[in-house]
Amino acid sequence: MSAEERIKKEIIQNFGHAYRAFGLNKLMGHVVALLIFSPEPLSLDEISQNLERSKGPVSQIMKRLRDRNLIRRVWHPTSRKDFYEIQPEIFENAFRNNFELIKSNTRLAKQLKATVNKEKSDNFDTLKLRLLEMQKFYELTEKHFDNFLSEWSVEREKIYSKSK
Amino acid sequence: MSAEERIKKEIIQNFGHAYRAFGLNKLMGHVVALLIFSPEPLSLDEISQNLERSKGPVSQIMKRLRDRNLIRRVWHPTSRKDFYEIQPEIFENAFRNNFELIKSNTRLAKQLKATVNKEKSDNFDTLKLRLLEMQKFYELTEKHFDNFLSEWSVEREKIYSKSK
DNA sequence: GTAATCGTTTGAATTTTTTCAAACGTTAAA
DNA sequence: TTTAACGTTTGAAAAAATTCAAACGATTAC
Repeated sequence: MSAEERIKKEIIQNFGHAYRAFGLNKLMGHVVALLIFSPEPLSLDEISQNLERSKGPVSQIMKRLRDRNLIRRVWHPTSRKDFYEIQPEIFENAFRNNFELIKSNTRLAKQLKATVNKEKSDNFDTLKLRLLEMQKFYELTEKHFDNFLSEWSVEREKIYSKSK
Repeated sequence: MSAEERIKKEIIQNFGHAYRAFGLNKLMGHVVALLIFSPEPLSLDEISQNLERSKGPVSQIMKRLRDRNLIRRVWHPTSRKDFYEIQPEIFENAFRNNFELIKSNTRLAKQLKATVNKEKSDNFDTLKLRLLEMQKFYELTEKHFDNFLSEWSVEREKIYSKSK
């Protein structure tokens, strides 16, 4: 096996683990790594072949990746096949996906707090305070996420303008 | 079922889903919610009983939660049992756990970039740039995480000093 | 209009994760 | 020293997620 192939395999494996750690499907990570690695868009067949999976699950994974804005479809004028490539803003988009989870936690905390506050019972004192803390925590998180994203767009621009 | 119990059940379910979305065991979320809800520390038996699980899996989950600094053990002078309560800094600690994942991604990007840069081949141009982007992205993330955590400790102090 | 080439869907098979009950070991009481 | 009360470990059972091969439907080529 060539050095290239070794590195490629390693990256693919690593991405699989990383995706897994974040609660996503390992195969999603593999596909993302493969596409990051590839200078050209790849077809469904090429991807299945490369990762040694059948078309079925790969097709499903491609849908999930598209839903998350991590990849996108492109078309060759000469071919009837779909081709896929990485979304240029993949890291930012992955981050946004997690951001959505954070936001849903904020909403959850607020909603729970509202429900609990309606109750007369004193038993909820500990909980009320905790839910307030939770809400504040996630609100602060959201603020910093926003800051991060605007700073990142500047940073990213720098990387790619240099490389031209 | 009383209003209290209803709310409690709902919170427990919600936490289960949230934990799941982040790639953790649902039962971990349930235990955390139960302990957040509880004004008093709970024993292993009480937790198993409350969540209708046997001691075995709960014992294992408690270990995982302790490893992640989300709960802690306390002892009653009068009882031989272990009791558990939420770590006061649970949100911060959960955040730190994710932070560790981010850091491992930074390390991964750096390491991959180093490996790839050693290669003479031109085939890696796309990949090199991507890995640079990835490294920068995660470095910026780390910076903002740090900012967040220091700001949060101030914010949290405010919440709990007010409540006294 | 028919055949060929796609991507997607589906139900079954496999693999992995979760869960349990029982056995085990340890500590404290009797 | 024995017994009782714990928490943890373990191997098997149950549940859930992943994966596949085949069927399907839609679109393009002939």
